[in-house]
Amino acid sequence: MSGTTSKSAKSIEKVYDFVVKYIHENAMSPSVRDICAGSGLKSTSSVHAYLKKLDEMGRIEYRPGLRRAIILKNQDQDTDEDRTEDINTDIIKLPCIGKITAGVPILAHETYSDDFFYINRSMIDGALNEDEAFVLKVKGDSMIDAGILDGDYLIVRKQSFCEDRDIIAALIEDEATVKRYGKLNGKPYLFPENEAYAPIPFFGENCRILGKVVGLHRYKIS
Amino acid sequence: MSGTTSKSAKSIEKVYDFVVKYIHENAMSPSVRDICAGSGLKSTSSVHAYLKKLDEMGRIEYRPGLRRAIILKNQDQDTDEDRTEDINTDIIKLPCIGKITAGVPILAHETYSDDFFYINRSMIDGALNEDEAFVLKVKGDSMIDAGILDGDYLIVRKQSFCEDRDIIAALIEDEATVKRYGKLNGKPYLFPENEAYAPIPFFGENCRILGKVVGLHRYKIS
DNA sequence: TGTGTTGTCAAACACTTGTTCGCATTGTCC
DNA sequence: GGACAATGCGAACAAGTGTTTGACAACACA
Repeated sequence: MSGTTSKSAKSIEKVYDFVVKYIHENAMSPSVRDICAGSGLKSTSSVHAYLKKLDEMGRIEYRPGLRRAIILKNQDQDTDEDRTEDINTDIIKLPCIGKITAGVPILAHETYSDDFFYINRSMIDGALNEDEAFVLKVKGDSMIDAGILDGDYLIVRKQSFCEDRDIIAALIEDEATVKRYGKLNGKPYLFPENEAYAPIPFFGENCRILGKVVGLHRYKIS
Repeated sequence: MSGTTSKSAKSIEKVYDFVVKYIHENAMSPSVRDICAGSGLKSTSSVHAYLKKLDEMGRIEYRPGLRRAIILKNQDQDTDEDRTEDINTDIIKLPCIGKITAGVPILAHETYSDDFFYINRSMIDGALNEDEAFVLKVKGDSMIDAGILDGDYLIVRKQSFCEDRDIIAALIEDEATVKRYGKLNGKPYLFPENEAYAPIPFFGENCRILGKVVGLHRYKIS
Protein backbone atom coordinates (compact mmCIF):
# COMPACT_ATOMS: atom_id res chain seq x y z
CA MET A 1 0.00 0.00 0.00
CA SER A 2 1.84 2.96 1.33
CA GLY A 3 5.33 1.51 1.24
CA THR A 4 6.97 -1.23 3.19
CA THR A 5 4.09 -1.83 5.54
CA SER A 6 1.75 -4.40 4.22
CA LYS A 7 -0.30 -6.99 6.00
CA SER A 8 0.82 -6.18 9.48
CA ALA A 9 -0.10 -2.56 9.38
CA LYS A 10 -3.49 -3.58 8.23
CA SER A 11 -3.97 -6.11 10.97
CA ILE A 12 -2.93 -3.85 13.77
CA GLU A 13 -5.38 -1.25 12.56
CA LYS A 14 -8.07 -3.86 12.34
CA VAL A 15 -7.38 -4.86 15.91
CA TYR A 16 -7.40 -1.29 17.08
CA ASP A 17 -10.52 -0.38 15.19
CA PHE A 18 -12.33 -3.38 16.52
CA VAL A 19 -11.33 -2.63 20.07
CA VAL A 20 -12.58 0.92 19.73
CA LYS A 21 -15.78 -0.22 18.13
CA TYR A 22 -16.37 -2.93 20.69
CA ILE A 23 -15.80 -0.65 23.63
CA HIS A 24 -18.12 1.93 22.23
CA GLU A 25 -20.77 -0.61 21.51
CA ASN A 26 -20.50 -2.68 24.63
CA ALA A 27 -19.15 -0.27 27.16
CA MET A 28 -16.52 -2.75 28.13
CA SER A 29 -13.31 -4.19 26.85
CA PRO A 30 -13.36 -7.13 24.47
CA SER A 31 -11.45 -10.27 25.35
CA VAL A 32 -8.58 -11.43 23.22
CA ARG A 33 -10.82 -13.99 21.66
CA ASP A 34 -13.48 -11.43 20.93
CA ILE A 35 -10.86 -9.51 19.03
CA CYS A 36 -9.90 -12.64 17.13
CA ALA A 37 -13.44 -13.00 15.92
CA GLY A 38 -13.75 -9.33 15.11
CA SER A 39 -10.46 -8.74 13.40
CA GLY A 40 -10.18 -11.84 11.30
CA LEU A 41 -7.12 -13.08 13.09
CA LYS A 42 -7.35 -16.67 14.12
CA SER A 43 -4.82 -16.94 16.86
CA THR A 44 -5.00 -15.38 20.25
CA SER A 45 -1.27 -14.97 20.24
CA SER A 46 -1.37 -12.74 17.20
CA VAL A 47 -3.91 -10.52 18.82
CA HIS A 48 -1.92 -10.59 22.00
CA ALA A 49 1.14 -9.36 20.18
CA TYR A 50 -0.76 -6.51 18.58
CA LEU A 51 -2.24 -5.45 21.87
CA LYS A 52 1.21 -5.28 23.31
CA LYS A 53 2.32 -3.14 20.42
CA LEU A 54 -0.67 -0.85 20.70
CA ASP A 55 0.09 -0.46 24.36
CA GLU A 56 3.69 0.45 23.60
CA MET A 57 2.47 2.91 21.03
CA GLY A 58 0.33 4.46 23.71
CA ARG A 59 -2.89 3.99 21.83
CA ILE A 60 -4.41 1.70 24.39
CA GLU A 61 -3.66 0.84 27.95
CA TYR A 62 -3.35 -2.80 28.63
CA ARG A 63 -3.17 -4.35 32.05
CA PRO A 64 -1.35 -7.66 31.97
CA GLY A 65 -3.22 -10.49 33.55
CA LEU A 66 -6.53 -8.79 33.98
CA ARG A 67 -9.52 -9.86 31.97
CA ARG A 68 -11.25 -7.49 29.62
CA ALA A 69 -9.00 -4.73 30.79
CA ILE A 70 -8.19 -2.74 27.70
CA ILE A 71 -8.57 0.99 28.07
CA LEU A 72 -8.54 3.43 25.19
CA LYS A 73 -6.09 6.24 25.51
CA ASN A 74 -6.55 9.77 24.34
CA GLN A 75 -4.97 10.30 21.00
CA ASP A 76 -4.19 13.84 21.99
CA GLN A 77 -0.90 14.13 20.19
CA ASP A 78 -1.03 12.54 16.80
CA THR A 79 -4.60 12.67 15.84
CA ASP A 80 -5.40 16.00 17.29
CA GLU A 81 -2.73 17.66 15.30
CA ASP A 82 -3.95 16.07 12.15
CA ARG A 83 -7.43 17.07 12.93
CA THR A 84 -6.94 20.58 14.03
CA GLU A 85 -5.10 21.37 10.86
CA ASP A 86 -8.18 20.71 8.85
CA ILE A 87 -10.58 21.64 11.45
CA ASN A 88 -9.35 24.83 12.99
CA THR A 89 -10.53 26.95 10.18
CA ASP A 90 -13.98 25.60 10.12
CA ILE A 91 -14.76 23.90 13.38
CA ILE A 92 -15.82 25.67 16.48
CA LYS A 93 -16.29 24.40 19.95
CA LEU A 94 -19.46 25.29 21.77
CA PRO A 95 -20.29 24.66 25.39
CA CYS A 96 -23.24 22.41 26.00
CA ILE A 97 -25.42 23.89 28.67
CA GLY A 98 -27.02 21.00 30.42
CA LYS A 99 -28.75 22.76 33.18
CA ILE A 100 -30.03 26.28 33.42
CA THR A 101 -29.26 27.40 36.91
CA ALA A 102 -31.98 29.58 38.26
CA GLY A 103 -31.70 33.26 37.63
CA VAL A 104 -28.02 33.26 36.94
CA PRO A 105 -26.91 34.78 33.67
CA ILE A 106 -25.18 31.58 32.70
CA LEU A 107 -24.53 32.66 29.24
CA ALA A 108 -22.18 35.50 29.93
CA HIS A 109 -19.56 33.18 31.25
CA GLU A 110 -19.58 29.50 30.61
CA THR A 111 -20.18 28.54 34.18
CA TYR A 112 -20.97 25.02 33.26
CA SER A 113 -19.19 23.66 30.30
CA ASP A 114 -17.66 20.29 30.81
CA ASP A 115 -19.48 19.23 27.73
CA PHE A 116 -18.60 20.56 24.37
CA PHE A 117 -20.02 20.34 20.94
CA TYR A 118 -18.07 20.68 17.74
CA ILE A 119 -19.84 22.10 14.75
CA ASN A 120 -19.03 23.36 11.31
CA ARG A 121 -18.98 27.08 11.49
CA SER A 122 -19.60 27.55 7.81
CA MET A 123 -22.82 25.62 7.96
CA ILE A 124 -24.36 28.20 10.20
CA ASP A 125 -26.05 31.11 8.55
CA GLY A 126 -23.89 34.14 9.29
CA ALA A 127 -21.06 32.16 10.80
CA LEU A 128 -20.42 32.10 14.48
CA ASN A 129 -17.51 32.54 16.79
CA GLU A 130 -16.95 30.33 19.74
CA ASP A 131 -18.28 32.70 22.33
CA GLU A 132 -21.30 33.70 20.36
CA ALA A 133 -23.31 30.56 20.78
CA PHE A 134 -24.05 27.58 22.97
CA VAL A 135 -25.81 24.26 22.78
CA LEU A 136 -28.96 23.31 24.59
CA LYS A 137 -30.59 19.92 24.92
CA VAL A 138 -34.30 19.77 24.20
CA LYS A 139 -36.65 18.36 26.75
CA GLY A 140 -40.25 17.72 25.86
CA ASP A 141 -42.27 17.68 22.69
CA SER A 142 -43.66 21.16 22.50
CA MET A 143 -41.93 21.83 19.21
CA ILE A 144 -42.44 18.63 17.30
CA ASP A 145 -44.35 20.31 14.50
CA ALA A 146 -41.24 22.34 13.80
CA GLY A 147 -39.25 19.14 13.57
CA ILE A 148 -37.63 19.62 16.97
CA LEU A 149 -37.85 16.49 19.04
CA ASP A 150 -37.15 15.48 22.59
CA GLY A 151 -33.44 14.89 23.06
CA ASP A 152 -32.32 17.06 20.16
CA TYR A 153 -29.41 19.42 20.66
CA LEU A 154 -29.99 22.99 19.59
CA ILE A 155 -27.31 25.43 18.56
CA VAL A 156 -28.30 28.81 19.86
CA ARG A 157 -26.74 32.12 18.85
CA LYS A 158 -26.65 34.42 21.81
CA GLN A 159 -28.75 37.48 21.25
CA SER A 160 -31.21 39.48 23.26
CA PHE A 161 -33.52 40.38 20.44
CA CYS A 162 -35.24 38.46 17.70
CA GLU A 163 -37.52 38.80 14.77
CA ASP A 164 -41.06 37.72 14.29
CA ARG A 165 -41.38 33.97 13.70
CA ASP A 166 -37.87 33.20 14.86
CA ILE A 167 -37.41 30.09 16.93
CA ILE A 168 -35.65 31.19 20.08
CA ALA A 169 -34.38 29.96 23.40
CA ALA A 170 -35.85 32.07 26.17
CA LEU A 171 -35.98 32.35 29.90
CA ILE A 172 -39.34 32.70 31.59
CA GLU A 173 -39.33 32.86 35.33
CA ASP A 174 -35.90 31.35 35.43
CA GLU A 175 -36.96 28.45 33.30
CA ALA A 176 -35.42 27.89 29.91
CA THR A 177 -37.59 27.02 26.97
CA VAL A 178 -37.53 26.87 23.21
CA LYS A 179 -40.44 28.28 21.26
CA ARG A 180 -41.36 30.32 18.24
CA TYR A 181 -41.56 34.03 18.87
CA GLY A 182 -44.53 35.95 17.57
CA LYS A 183 -47.23 38.47 18.36
CA LEU A 184 -50.86 38.18 19.28
CA ASN A 185 -52.98 41.29 19.43
CA GLY A 186 -49.87 43.36 19.40
CA LYS A 187 -48.28 41.61 22.37
CA PRO A 188 -45.36 39.18 22.22
CA TYR A 189 -46.01 35.48 22.80
CA LEU A 190 -44.05 32.28 22.57
CA PHE A 191 -45.77 29.72 20.40
CA PRO A 192 -45.24 26.00 20.85
CA GLU A 193 -45.39 24.05 17.62
CA ASN A 194 -47.69 21.43 18.98
CA GLU A 195 -51.44 21.69 19.10
CA ALA A 196 -51.50 20.28 22.59
CA TYR A 197 -49.84 23.37 24.01
CA ALA A 198 -51.05 26.93 24.30
CA PRO A 199 -49.14 30.11 23.49
CA ILE A 200 -47.26 31.62 26.40
CA PRO A 201 -47.35 35.33 27.12
CA PHE A 202 -43.86 36.73 26.77
CA PHE A 203 -43.78 40.10 28.37
CA GLY A 204 -43.01 41.43 31.79
CA GLU A 205 -39.94 41.43 33.90
CA ASN A 206 -39.14 37.77 34.02
CA CYS A 207 -38.95 37.21 30.30
CA ARG A 208 -35.64 37.19 28.58
CA ILE A 209 -34.39 36.08 25.20
CA LEU A 210 -31.33 33.90 25.37
CA GLY A 211 -30.75 33.53 21.69
CA LYS A 212 -31.90 32.36 18.33
CA VAL A 213 -31.85 28.74 17.30
CA VAL A 214 -29.60 28.40 14.29
CA GLY A 215 -28.90 24.70 14.18
CA LEU A 216 -29.97 21.30 15.39
CA HIS A 217 -28.24 18.00 16.01
CA ARG A 218 -30.03 14.77 16.68
CA TYR A 219 -28.46 11.49 17.68
CA LYS A 220 -31.46 9.50 18.71
CA ILE A 221 -33.39 8.41 15.69
CA SER A 222 -36.54 6.49 16.44
CA MET B 1 -40.01 -4.40 52.98
CA SER B 2 -40.23 -0.86 51.85
CA GLY B 3 -39.28 1.04 54.92
CA THR B 4 -36.88 -1.35 56.53
CA THR B 5 -33.43 -0.19 55.76
CA SER B 6 -31.22 -2.64 57.50
CA LYS B 7 -27.87 -4.11 56.71
CA SER B 8 -28.93 -5.41 53.37
CA ALA B 9 -30.04 -2.11 51.97
CA LYS B 10 -26.82 -0.68 53.14
CA SER B 11 -24.75 -3.43 51.54
CA ILE B 12 -26.40 -3.24 48.19
CA GLU B 13 -25.76 0.48 48.10
CA LYS B 14 -22.19 -0.07 49.08
CA VAL B 15 -21.80 -2.54 46.27
CA TYR B 16 -23.42 -0.20 43.80
CA ASP B 17 -21.46 2.81 44.92
CA PHE B 18 -18.23 0.93 44.70
CA VAL B 19 -19.00 -0.33 41.23
CA VAL B 20 -19.75 3.19 40.05
CA LYS B 21 -16.64 4.54 41.67
CA TYR B 22 -14.46 1.78 40.32
CA ILE B 23 -15.69 2.18 36.79
CA HIS B 24 -15.15 5.90 36.90
CA GLU B 25 -11.67 5.54 38.28
CA ASN B 26 -10.50 2.63 36.21
CA ALA B 27 -12.57 2.86 33.08
CA MET B 28 -13.48 -0.78 33.39
CA SER B 29 -15.67 -3.05 35.41
CA PRO B 30 -14.43 -4.42 38.73
CA SER B 31 -14.35 -8.16 39.33
CA VAL B 32 -16.50 -9.72 42.00
CA ARG B 33 -13.48 -9.97 44.24
CA ASP B 34 -12.62 -6.36 43.67
CA ILE B 35 -16.07 -5.51 44.91
CA CYS B 36 -15.57 -7.71 47.94
CA ALA B 37 -12.54 -5.70 48.88
CA GLY B 38 -14.22 -2.42 48.18
CA SER B 39 -17.58 -3.00 49.78
CA GLY B 40 -16.58 -4.73 52.97
CA LEU B 41 -18.32 -7.95 52.07
CA LYS B 42 -16.15 -10.98 52.52
CA SER B 43 -17.79 -13.52 50.29
CA THR B 44 -17.94 -13.47 46.55
CA SER B 45 -21.32 -15.11 46.69
CA SER B 46 -22.78 -12.20 48.63
CA VAL B 47 -21.52 -9.77 46.07
CA HIS B 48 -22.75 -12.03 43.36
CA ALA B 49 -26.23 -11.99 44.82
CA TYR B 50 -26.28 -8.22 45.00
CA LEU B 51 -25.08 -7.86 41.46
CA LYS B 52 -27.93 -10.06 40.37
CA LYS B 53 -30.35 -7.86 42.28
CA LEU B 54 -28.91 -4.67 40.87
CA ASP B 55 -29.29 -6.13 37.43
CA GLU B 56 -32.90 -7.00 38.11
CA MET B 57 -33.46 -3.49 39.39
CA GLY B 58 -32.05 -2.21 36.12
CA ARG B 59 -29.32 -0.21 37.74
CA ILE B 60 -26.52 -2.18 36.17
CA GLU B 61 -26.26 -4.58 33.32
CA TYR B 62 -24.61 -7.77 34.15
CA ARG B 63 -23.58 -10.39 31.64
CA PRO B 64 -23.46 -13.82 33.21
CA GLY B 65 -20.22 -15.65 32.70
CA LEU B 66 -18.24 -12.77 31.33
CA ARG B 67 -15.39 -11.28 33.31
CA ARG B 68 -15.43 -7.70 34.37
CA ALA B 69 -18.57 -7.18 32.43
CA ILE B 70 -20.65 -4.87 34.56
CA ILE B 71 -22.16 -1.93 32.73
CA LEU B 72 -23.80 1.02 34.42
CA LYS B 73 -27.28 1.71 33.20
CA ASN B 74 -29.19 4.84 32.45
CA GLN B 75 -28.20 7.04 35.32
CA ASP B 76 -29.05 9.88 33.00
CA GLN B 77 -26.56 12.28 34.48
CA ASP B 78 -23.67 9.93 34.63
CA THR B 79 -24.07 8.54 31.22
CA ASP B 80 -24.58 11.81 29.51
CA GLU B 81 -21.62 13.35 31.18
CA ASP B 82 -19.48 10.42 30.31
CA ARG B 83 -20.48 10.63 26.76
CA THR B 84 -19.73 14.21 26.24
CA GLU B 85 -16.53 14.02 28.19
CA ASP B 86 -14.74 12.18 25.49
CA ILE B 87 -16.26 14.11 22.66
CA ASN B 88 -13.16 16.23 22.53
CA THR B 89 -11.02 13.37 21.42
CA ASP B 90 -13.59 11.93 19.20
CA ILE B 91 -14.28 13.89 16.10
CA ILE B 92 -14.61 12.06 12.83
CA LYS B 93 -14.85 13.29 9.33
CA LEU B 94 -17.59 12.00 7.08
CA PRO B 95 -18.02 12.56 3.39
CA CYS B 96 -21.17 14.34 2.35
CA ILE B 97 -22.75 12.59 -0.57
CA GLY B 98 -24.55 15.23 -2.53
CA LYS B 99 -25.61 13.24 -5.49
CA ILE B 100 -26.38 9.62 -5.87
CA THR B 101 -24.96 8.70 -9.21
CA ALA B 102 -27.13 6.23 -10.96
CA GLY B 103 -26.44 2.60 -10.31
CA VAL B 104 -22.92 3.12 -9.09
CA PRO B 105 -22.11 1.76 -5.69
CA ILE B 106 -20.96 5.17 -4.57
CA LEU B 107 -20.52 4.10 -1.04
CA ALA B 108 -17.65 1.77 -1.57
CA HIS B 109 -15.38 4.59 -2.58
CA GLU B 110 -16.07 8.15 -1.76
CA THR B 111 -16.46 9.27 -5.32
CA TYR B 112 -17.84 12.61 -4.41
CA SER B 113 -16.65 14.22 -1.28
CA ASP B 114 -15.77 17.84 -1.52
CA ASP B 115 -17.91 18.47 1.44
CA PHE B 116 -17.09 16.97 4.76
CA PHE B 117 -18.97 16.81 7.93
CA TYR B 118 -17.34 16.69 11.30
CA ILE B 119 -19.28 14.93 13.96
CA ASN B 120 -18.74 13.66 17.44
CA ARG B 121 -18.30 9.98 17.14
CA SER B 122 -19.30 9.24 20.68
CA MET B 123 -22.68 10.84 20.25
CA ILE B 124 -23.60 8.17 17.81
CA ASP B 125 -25.12 5.04 19.18
CA GLY B 126 -22.49 2.36 18.70
CA ALA B 127 -19.85 4.76 17.61
CA LEU B 128 -18.67 4.97 14.04
CA ASN B 129 -15.43 4.91 12.21
CA GLU B 130 -14.76 7.22 9.38
CA ASP B 131 -15.40 4.72 6.67
CA GLU B 132 -18.50 3.30 8.23
CA ALA B 133 -20.82 6.16 7.52
CA PHE B 134 -21.65 9.04 5.22
CA VAL B 135 -23.85 12.08 5.16
CA LEU B 136 -26.84 12.61 2.94
CA LYS B 137 -28.86 15.74 2.35
CA VAL B 138 -32.60 15.39 2.55
CA LYS B 139 -34.78 16.46 -0.31
CA GLY B 140 -38.50 16.64 0.09
CA ASP B 141 -40.91 16.42 2.94
CA SER B 142 -41.82 12.77 3.00
CA MET B 143 -40.47 12.29 6.49
CA ILE B 144 -41.67 15.39 8.27
CA ASP B 145 -43.67 13.45 10.81
CA ALA B 146 -40.45 11.83 11.93
CA GLY B 147 -38.93 15.26 12.44
CA ILE B 148 -36.84 15.04 9.29
CA LEU B 149 -37.22 18.14 7.16
CA ASP B 150 -36.17 19.26 3.72
CA GLY B 151 -32.54 20.34 3.76
CA ASP B 152 -31.56 18.32 6.81
CA TYR B 153 -28.32 16.39 6.73
CA LEU B 154 -28.56 12.76 7.74
CA ILE B 155 -25.74 10.70 9.14
CA VAL B 156 -26.06 7.22 7.75
CA ARG B 157 -24.23 4.17 8.98
CA LYS B 158 -23.42 1.92 6.08
CA GLN B 159 -25.13 -1.42 6.39
CA SER B 160 -26.99 -3.71 4.10
CA PHE B 161 -29.53 -4.95 6.60
CA CYS B 162 -31.87 -3.29 9.04
CA GLU B 163 -34.48 -3.96 11.64
CA ASP B 164 -38.17 -3.38 11.61
CA ARG B 165 -39.06 0.30 12.08
CA ASP B 166 -35.56 1.54 11.42
CA ILE B 167 -35.24 4.70 9.43
CA ILE B 168 -32.94 3.88 6.54
CA ALA B 169 -31.41 5.25 3.42
CA ALA B 170 -32.19 3.01 0.49
CA LEU B 171 -31.78 2.74 -3.21
CA ILE B 172 -34.79 1.95 -5.38
CA GLU B 173 -34.25 1.83 -9.06
CA ASP B 174 -31.06 3.84 -8.72
CA GLU B 175 -32.82 6.53 -6.77
CA ALA B 176 -31.86 7.25 -3.21
CA THR B 177 -34.49 7.79 -0.61
CA VAL B 178 -34.95 7.91 3.12
CA LYS B 179 -37.87 6.12 4.67
CA ARG B 180 -38.91 3.97 7.57
CA TYR B 181 -38.54 0.26 6.94
CA GLY B 182 -41.37 -2.06 7.87
CA LYS B 183 -43.54 -4.92 6.70
CA LEU B 184 -47.01 -5.09 5.27
CA ASN B 185 -48.64 -8.48 4.86
CA GLY B 186 -45.28 -10.08 5.35
CA LYS B 187 -43.58 -8.12 2.61
CA PRO B 188 -41.08 -5.32 3.15
CA TYR B 189 -42.13 -1.76 2.45
CA LEU B 190 -40.70 1.69 2.92
CA PHE B 191 -43.02 3.97 4.81
CA PRO B 192 -42.95 7.73 4.41
CA GLU B 193 -43.79 9.60 7.58
CA ASN B 194 -46.21 11.91 5.91
CA GLU B 195 -49.83 11.12 5.25
CA ALA B 196 -49.62 12.59 1.79
CA TYR B 197 -47.39 9.73 0.64
CA ALA B 198 -48.06 6.05 0.22
CA PRO B 199 -45.85 3.15 1.30
CA ILE B 200 -43.41 1.94 -1.32
CA PRO B 201 -42.89 -1.76 -2.02
CA PHE B 202 -39.33 -2.65 -1.18
CA PHE B 203 -38.58 -5.99 -2.71
CA GLY B 204 -37.17 -7.17 -5.93
CA GLU B 205 -33.86 -6.73 -7.63
CA ASN B 206 -33.57 -3.00 -7.66
CA CYS B 207 -33.94 -2.47 -3.96
CA ARG B 208 -30.95 -2.02 -1.80
CA ILE B 209 -30.35 -0.78 1.70
CA LEU B 210 -27.60 1.81 1.91
CA GLY B 211 -27.59 2.23 5.64
CA LYS B 212 -29.33 3.20 8.79
CA VAL B 213 -29.92 6.79 9.81
CA VAL B 214 -28.16 7.41 13.11
CA GLY B 215 -27.99 11.15 13.29
CA LEU B 216 -29.31 14.39 11.89
CA HIS B 217 -27.96 17.90 11.49
CA ARG B 218 -30.03 20.91 10.55
CA TYR B 219 -28.76 24.35 9.77
CA LYS B 220 -31.82 25.96 8.32
CA ILE B 221 -34.28 26.72 11.03
CA SER B 222 -37.51 28.21 9.86
C1' DT C 1 21.41 -20.98 -1.18
C1' DG C 2 21.30 -19.99 3.49
C1' DT C 3 19.93 -16.95 7.19
C1' DG C 4 17.03 -13.96 9.59
C1' DT C 5 12.73 -11.40 10.09
C1' DT C 6 7.83 -10.97 10.09
C1' DG C 7 3.12 -12.47 10.39
C1' DT C 8 0.31 -15.99 11.55
C1' DC C 9 -1.48 -20.13 13.65
C1' DA C 10 -2.49 -23.96 17.00
C1' DA C 11 -2.20 -25.83 21.28
C1' DA C 12 -1.26 -25.99 25.92
C1' DC C 13 -0.89 -23.88 30.34
C1' DA C 14 -2.00 -21.15 34.36
C1' DC C 15 -4.43 -17.71 36.46
C1' DT C 16 -8.50 -14.83 37.06
C1' DT C 17 -12.95 -14.82 38.01
C1' DG C 18 -18.12 -16.04 37.81
C1' DT C 19 -21.03 -19.40 39.86
C1' DT C 20 -22.81 -22.72 42.97
C1' DC C 21 -23.42 -25.22 47.27
C1' DG C 22 -23.78 -25.93 52.02
C1' DC C 23 -23.86 -23.90 56.41
C1' DA C 24 -23.93 -20.28 60.22
C1' DT C 25 -26.13 -16.28 62.17
C1' DT C 26 -29.79 -13.17 63.02
C1' DG C 27 -34.40 -11.60 63.26
C1' DT C 28 -39.46 -12.22 62.65
C1' DC C 29 -43.77 -14.38 63.16
C1' DC C 30 -46.91 -17.83 64.89
C1' DG D 1 -39.61 -22.92 70.98
C1' DG D 2 -39.94 -23.92 66.00
C1' DA D 3 -40.40 -22.58 61.21
C1' DC D 4 -38.92 -19.51 57.97
C1' DA D 5 -36.75 -15.90 55.45
C1' DA D 6 -32.93 -12.81 54.96
C1' DT D 7 -28.17 -12.09 55.03
C1' DG D 8 -23.61 -13.40 54.85
C1' DC D 9 -19.56 -16.57 54.83
C1' DG D 10 -16.15 -19.90 52.92
C1' DA D 11 -14.84 -23.28 49.93
C1' DA D 12 -14.88 -25.68 45.82
C1' DC D 13 -15.82 -25.90 40.99
C1' DA D 14 -15.92 -24.62 36.17
C1' DA D 15 -15.44 -21.51 32.68
C1' DG D 16 -13.39 -17.46 30.49
C1' DT D 17 -9.24 -15.59 29.37
C1' DG D 18 -4.23 -13.88 29.22
C1' DT D 19 0.15 -15.74 28.21
C1' DT D 20 3.69 -18.65 26.41
C1' DT D 21 5.80 -21.81 23.31
C1' DG D 22 6.87 -23.89 19.11
C1' DA D 23 6.12 -24.33 14.32
C1' DC D 24 5.25 -22.93 9.51
C1' DA D 25 5.04 -19.95 5.42
C1' DA D 26 6.41 -15.80 3.02
C1' DC D 27 9.69 -12.61 2.15
C1' DA D 28 14.10 -9.86 2.29
C1' DC D 29 18.93 -9.76 2.23
C1' DA D 30 23.56 -11.06 1.66
